[in-house]
Amino acid sequence: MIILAELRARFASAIAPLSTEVDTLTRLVLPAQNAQFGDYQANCAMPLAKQLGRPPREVAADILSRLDVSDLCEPPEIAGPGFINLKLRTDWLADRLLQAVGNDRLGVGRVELPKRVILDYSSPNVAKPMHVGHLRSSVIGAALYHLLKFLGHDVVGDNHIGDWGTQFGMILYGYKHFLDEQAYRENTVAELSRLYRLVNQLCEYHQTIEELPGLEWKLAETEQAVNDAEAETEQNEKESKRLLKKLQADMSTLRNAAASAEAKIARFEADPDLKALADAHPGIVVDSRREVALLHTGDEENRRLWEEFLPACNRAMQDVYDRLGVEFDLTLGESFYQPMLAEVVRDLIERNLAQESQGAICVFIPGNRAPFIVRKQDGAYTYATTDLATIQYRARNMQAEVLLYVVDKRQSEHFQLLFETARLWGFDQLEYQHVSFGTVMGKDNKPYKTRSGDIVGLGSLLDEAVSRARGIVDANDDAKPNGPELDAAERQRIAEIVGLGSIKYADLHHNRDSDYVFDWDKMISMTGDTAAYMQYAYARVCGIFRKAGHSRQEIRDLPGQVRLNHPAERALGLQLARFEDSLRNAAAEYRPNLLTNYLFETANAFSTFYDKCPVASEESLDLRVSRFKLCELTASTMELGLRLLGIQTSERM
RNA sequence: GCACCCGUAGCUCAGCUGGAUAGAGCAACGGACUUCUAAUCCGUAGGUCGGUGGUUCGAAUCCACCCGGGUGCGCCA
Repeated sequence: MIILAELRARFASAIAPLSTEVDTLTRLVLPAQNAQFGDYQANCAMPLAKQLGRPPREVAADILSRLDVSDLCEPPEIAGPGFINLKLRTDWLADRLLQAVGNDRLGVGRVELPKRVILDYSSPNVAKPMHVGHLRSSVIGAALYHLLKFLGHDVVGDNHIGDWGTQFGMILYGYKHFLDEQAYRENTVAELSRLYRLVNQLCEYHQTIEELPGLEWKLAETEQAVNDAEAETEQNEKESKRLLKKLQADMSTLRNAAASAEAKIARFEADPDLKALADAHPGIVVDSRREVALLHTGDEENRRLWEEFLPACNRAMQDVYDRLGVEFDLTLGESFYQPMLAEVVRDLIERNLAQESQGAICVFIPGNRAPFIVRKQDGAYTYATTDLATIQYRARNMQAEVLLYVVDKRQSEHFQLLFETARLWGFDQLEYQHVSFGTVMGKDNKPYKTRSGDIVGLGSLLDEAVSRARGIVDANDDAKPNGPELDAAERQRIAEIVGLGSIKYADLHHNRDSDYVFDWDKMISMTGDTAAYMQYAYARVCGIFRKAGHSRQEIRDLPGQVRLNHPAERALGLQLARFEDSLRNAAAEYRPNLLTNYLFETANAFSTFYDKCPVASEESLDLRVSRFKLCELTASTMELGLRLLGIQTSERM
């Protein structure tokens, strides 16, 4: 049921005779900010009054005289400077809730205009270990996938994996020089991953050594500049102070960079075996790059190895997805688009969109200084080229209407250029959206890493979540008034659900654009706004049914009405009735946190209800049935809402 | 130098296209388990929404400037 849209429609016809900007005005019909003002409020009388040059309260009265909401609302009231406060009729609300109980979509409709949406999420680099960043893209992407699909869109989930990039150069180099054959036979992926890390480490070492002198030179230069500027600061106050500050900031950045480069080198050289390897492979950076180039130009050996590596890598990736419950309809990686790249560049040139610049082929977008490079000097294509080919493919072969990219916000400039180029290229009928998200930070407010500075692997992250959740499940079950109810296997099953749910919920409940601090203690906590809280609310509802000896289906089928006399009942009922509004809001802006907020409020409303209103022990049959039905709708709403977020529930906890 | 983002309670964060007294969770304090799981509930305290100006009936929200923090601008993806 869509309450908001219904109210807006009613207001639209009331406002139409007074203004031409009906849409803008009806959008000012909103859920009440404060329960004391009712359930909904319309703020449209004030701006309309300005347009008409009449007193706002008089305009409000005018709107009310044309407004017909008597079937769903109590008589509206005008308050303050011209707010119109609306309170839903409790009998209307109760009737709607009764219809939602037992409806398999809980009364949620489908969108009027379904769109073909290609949702691009997760997109890890094959053969590189997955980390928290991939978690965000996967979790947010999966949530949007379920949500949009549930609302009736035609959604295709596509994992645009990086299976053609630089990391394969490193792996190929590693395979040719450092392979442990036995390890490769026993656990291919682990060995490839070791090779990647090893070569990457060696490359970074050489690169750091190479960069350090330049860094130090630049630092010395900046230090000198700071000294000079300090001497001059007294004259010419404002401008030179600004300059000085800037220089000091630069200096501090350079100092940190130089220090961390030195530390990196020292750490590396502390390991004599690594140092020996590095000395034995001085050209490793260039040589790894050549291995990729060979792969790209069709070298037989490298192509064969690539084909040998890939299945194992994909299987390892799939294990993580299975565990997370993340699914895709397609996995079309970068390699899939390789055959199309030459044609893409040729076409861009033919249409005068791309031109040569310093040997590279670039698209220059007016208003953007940075060129969008589609072919490098050395003739290699870039991810820009691949992304354009992907858009072309999705538009032509997949009938895409909406393209969503769930990708780190640091790539926003890339997407801006990409979308602009695609539009100029002729794909201007599509809707493009970079569904960006912020960085996962550690407690030190820097990107989340282990203490030694390594990226945290996804597998160990999930293991830790489950083991922490197990502690909570054990503690709770042990503390039950009538003794423990769960055996070890059941506890473990619940710990998986709570642990994985917690990690996903923590991610989803932040505004996706914000960076957020990864904090185990908050995520898997006994209290507060966590997955566990919602899962617990769900388990408590199920407990009521179980103890009363009713199945969910029996409760749906019970003859009877929904009553909302107690404030806690009405608050819960209103909250449940807003489910579809919340789904639509979340989908409209691709913001799962709007749905987590809703579910938290729902769990909250239920917990209050649970505290104040006996269900199974309620003496009045009429009331007991009503409360059973409210409980059933709560359970279904929580279950479905969480499921759309990719979070599971358990009937017992 | 260019571009983008952020600054809200002690901490972590919400705040939808400008709306009434700025909200949650944690932490603090005080209450509530003989009654459906206290992973809960009820209450108290805590904020010049970074600063200054402007736009207007009305600004955390829009605009300008300033202060402070971050990120991107590598022919890496």
